[in-house]
Amino acid sequence: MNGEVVTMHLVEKIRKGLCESLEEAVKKSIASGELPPVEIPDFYIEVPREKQHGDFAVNLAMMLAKPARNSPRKIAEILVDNLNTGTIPVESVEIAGPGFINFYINPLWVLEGIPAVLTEGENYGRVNLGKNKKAQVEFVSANPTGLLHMGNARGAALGDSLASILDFAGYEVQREYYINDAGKQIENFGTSLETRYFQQLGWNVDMPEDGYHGDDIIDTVKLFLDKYGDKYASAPEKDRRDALIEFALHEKKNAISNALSQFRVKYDVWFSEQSLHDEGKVAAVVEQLKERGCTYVQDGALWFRAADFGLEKDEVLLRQNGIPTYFTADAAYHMNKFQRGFNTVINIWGADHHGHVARMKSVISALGYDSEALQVVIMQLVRLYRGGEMVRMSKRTGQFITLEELVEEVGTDAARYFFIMRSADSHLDFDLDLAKSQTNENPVYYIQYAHARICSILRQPGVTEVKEKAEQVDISSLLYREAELALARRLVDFPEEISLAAGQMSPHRVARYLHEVAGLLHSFYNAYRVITSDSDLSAARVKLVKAARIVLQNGLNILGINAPEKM
RNA sequence: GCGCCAGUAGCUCAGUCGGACAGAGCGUCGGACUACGAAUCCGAAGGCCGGGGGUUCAAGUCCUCCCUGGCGCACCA
Repeated sequence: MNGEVVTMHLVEKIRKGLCESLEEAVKKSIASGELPPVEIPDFYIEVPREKQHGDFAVNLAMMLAKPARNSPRKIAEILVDNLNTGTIPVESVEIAGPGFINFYINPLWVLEGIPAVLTEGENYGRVNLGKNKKAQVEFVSANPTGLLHMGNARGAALGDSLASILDFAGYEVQREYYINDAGKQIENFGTSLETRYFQQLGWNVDMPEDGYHGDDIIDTVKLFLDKYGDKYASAPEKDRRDALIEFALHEKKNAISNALSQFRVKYDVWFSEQSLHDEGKVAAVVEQLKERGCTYVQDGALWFRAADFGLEKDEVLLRQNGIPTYFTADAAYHMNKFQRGFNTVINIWGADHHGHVARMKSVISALGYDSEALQVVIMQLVRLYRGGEMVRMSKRTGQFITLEELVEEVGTDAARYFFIMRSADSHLDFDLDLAKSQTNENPVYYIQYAHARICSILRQPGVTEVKEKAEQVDISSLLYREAELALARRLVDFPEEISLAAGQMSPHRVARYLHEVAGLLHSFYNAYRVITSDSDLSAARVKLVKAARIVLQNGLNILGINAPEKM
């Protein structure tokens, strides 16, 4: 939970200051007649890729070119003449290229951000983008009829990290798992369990073609036999199946929950689909849609007029036999989410469900809610590689790696990093050998090593006195070398990186950012010693690496990856 | 056929509201350990951003038409 007071961070402060100064400059220029009366366009202040283009650059003059009917460079000159940057330590301003205004800030400015890192500690990086609005992230939600696979694992890593990012960004976040414990697949599950039950009792029965063929349910049935023996063999079919289903669902849910907790994923809520049916919520959503005139009957089924909401075709709500479809239950589920007061509802879905997004949004609109409040992150599928060969994942051939096996084989840290380092909408090639390898080919250790390295420095003999001294030294008079400032520069970006990752719902941004911070730390480390004979300098550098450690720690924590003190 | 995602260095991928000379990791080649951890660092080579057309001061990014790969288009979930 984010209960801390979040202050404005350095980069944000400078951006805001420059922005206001520029707006003032436009107003002054208009007042003096140098510019015609124009509205201030929606310009932005960017950090140039090239260092030689300054610390911040502004495209305002180019955007004014057309409305002010003048050349961008001329407008830039006028603006610069009328510019007063006030308290911001601007060293120089230049007009460059097609009309950019580039700002050069005193190179030591970044050091002003370091004390905040140290005092905020584990809260450094928190921002108030969410303004305590309630957000829910629903992810994995795999059928409780089997074990979790690589695709689910990707969803778990993405969903959990995204939830942590949103929490850091100032949302009140809840993690939820939707248990599909109702409907036809559960009936099918019951039949499959019954078949395995009979087989275990030595009867000659065949598994239905569309049954659950996985070996895991054989184990489940064996557990059932341990508990109840053959007492259900002669029971009425319904009783037998119900008993098997209830037992198996409970067992599977626990297995899934355990695997996820090994993967460091913990849910706030496990939501049962069946409960929606039991409590009449599914029937209620059908009634609401009827009342709103969004339904009609055809061929004995009840349809939702999805086409009225821009979709290609309508959707069945109640089948000919009167049983609601999955879509109807899901509509009820989403309505329930909004009724629970969430302002933002995020679902992490596999690419094979993307067709469901528009349907869900349409029914949300039909029910009178804002469909924009539903955000769906679609993740592309995972391809598994082992020994340079693609491993075809299929339950039938047994080429199926479960989340538990993945954790066992490559470990949670590496697995999570590999899932998070790519954007969700890119196919993921998961190289098991690479994830396992403890070499420099493996990017996970690069970041963890940076953290361990800092810890190692802070463990050095004599560092205690340096740390005490660090309370007093003024780093801005001691740190000025390129590698020092480059590291500090990136550290003060952390809050903004959190905002961006939250806004774009992109955990991979955090992974890449941390990799960069680790790189800057390593470069600094190789260029200069932290502990030197100069105690003031040592103290200042201890402060810098401590700040780096905080950023690495917080970032890794968000991604659910350990920050080891030794490796 | 229609829709969604992807196509960027040898490989795997970033690229913010359209901005300046297109970035990283790995791999390749050449260097750096008698002081804090070499799982590291420094340097080099490597590009028709899938292709054509368009929009504009400016396009990897926006529009359009193609090509390739993945995934959808059920009274399944």
